Amino acid sequence: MDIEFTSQVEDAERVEWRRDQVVRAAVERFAINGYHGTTIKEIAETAGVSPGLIYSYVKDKEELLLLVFMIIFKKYQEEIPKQLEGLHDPLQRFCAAVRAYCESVGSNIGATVVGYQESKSLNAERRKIVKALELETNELIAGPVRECMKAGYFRSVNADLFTFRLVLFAHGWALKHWHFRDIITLEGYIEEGLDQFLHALLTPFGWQHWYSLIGAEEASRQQRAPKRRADPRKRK
Amino acid sequence: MDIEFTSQVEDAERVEWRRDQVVRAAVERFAINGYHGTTIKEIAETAGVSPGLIYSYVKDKEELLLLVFMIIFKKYQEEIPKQLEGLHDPLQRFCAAVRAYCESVGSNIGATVVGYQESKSLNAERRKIVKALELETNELIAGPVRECMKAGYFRSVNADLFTFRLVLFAHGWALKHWHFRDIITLEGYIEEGLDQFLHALLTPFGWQHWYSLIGAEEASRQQRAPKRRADPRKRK
DNA sequence: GAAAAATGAATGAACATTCGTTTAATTCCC
DNA sequence: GGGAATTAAACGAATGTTCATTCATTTTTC
Repeated sequence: MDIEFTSQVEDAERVEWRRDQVVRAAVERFAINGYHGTTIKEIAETAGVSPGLIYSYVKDKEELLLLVFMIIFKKYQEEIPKQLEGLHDPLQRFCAAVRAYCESVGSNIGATVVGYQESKSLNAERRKIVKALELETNELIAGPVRECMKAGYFRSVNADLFTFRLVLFAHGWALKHWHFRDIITLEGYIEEGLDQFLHALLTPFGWQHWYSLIGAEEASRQQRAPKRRADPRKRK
Repeated sequence: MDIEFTSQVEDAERVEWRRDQVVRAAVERFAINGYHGTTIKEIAETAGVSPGLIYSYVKDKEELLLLVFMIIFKKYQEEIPKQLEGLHDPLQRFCAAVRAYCESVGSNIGATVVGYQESKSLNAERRKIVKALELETNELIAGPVRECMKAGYFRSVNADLFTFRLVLFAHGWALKHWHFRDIITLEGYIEEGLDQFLHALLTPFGWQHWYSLIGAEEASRQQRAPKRRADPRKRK
């Protein structure tokens, strides 16, 4: 899904970095005081520009917020497929997708939190855009989940609901970052979560397959999950 | 934790129902357009009173928001202990606590969503109050979780983190209600979630205990129970 | 008929947005 | 190459609107 933004400035390259500069500042402020608690003047100061300049690159304040949403979704859409590249095993794809989603959240904590808290601040049309992007992104996770069920690795549960729980788990890192950053790393958070999700769904057959993956990898690293591209054997 | 609110009106009983009336209207509006997207005038209209009246019962708009938070926490603090009453078995207490938490969310969807989205709209001091209440409430869940670990029913994981996941799961019902109300009931949501959480944590000993509970209860009602136990092999 | 409640028009502060002006960059001409 | 002319960007003070809040007045209660 592509959305168009118009700008008073012609030079495409300039538009891009100015927008980036301004949106970055906006995220920074929004994350602290929320959308409504932040003035354009503050954003301008943070970005080191004048308030007027912002309106050369963005239609209104709300569009700035929409751009924050776009950042997050773009990251998902890029990172998850990239991490799945070359992986054919459903179980590996599942793990990789969840990790990629969480890592994306982890590198955009401010934006994720803003996204959670400010969807009501968008007008109806823009909310619709965001909702569509959200569902589109969910599919990146739901795909591997369904593959795992089809292969018999996961017992059969409501895939939509389960996907939603995975997504919420990922967002959780951002939502409670203030609480957890002191007691656990993102890696730890991911692996503990994955471990629990796997325990929740793996069938005996799934476990068998899982151990074959682990074994194939490296017994030395008898972690809970295979790190990256592990077993190249194709199943199916 | 008790917070006091002062009012220009003396009669305590009247104060209570007026506040209730106004806060109810506030939740209704906040849930649609958010805190900042809602005017006092709208709230007054929804409640069927004048804008001025609101200020006889509430210091300012923000206090109205704080009252919304109080509603949610009060519900948790009342419902969860009530549902745990008389239960001594850790596993039963765990399930009951999770169910009670979810049910509380279910009967206050609007307020829960508002709580999630508007914490940034409170000033620092009020945010602190809310944060404290949140941790206090989490303990109602964390308690049974720790009991289950101590009893050997749950394998040992980070209890704080796990509690947080349970809480997030409960909030999830409110956060994505628009999406899930059509495809699943709250009961279904709770039981599917519980089932997965149990699979994730129960030890072989825990499963044994679980089946003894189920058996002792009524075999007829076994859909709540997982069909198959997970692989008992210890990992890690 | 006093006191308590409730009203809603008036007030004033906050803030998004505009736009006339300034500054910088680029082009053109000799 | 340099200086004038043109165009593009950026600035930031001024504008107008939107509310939260107040309070003089009216209505209700006892």
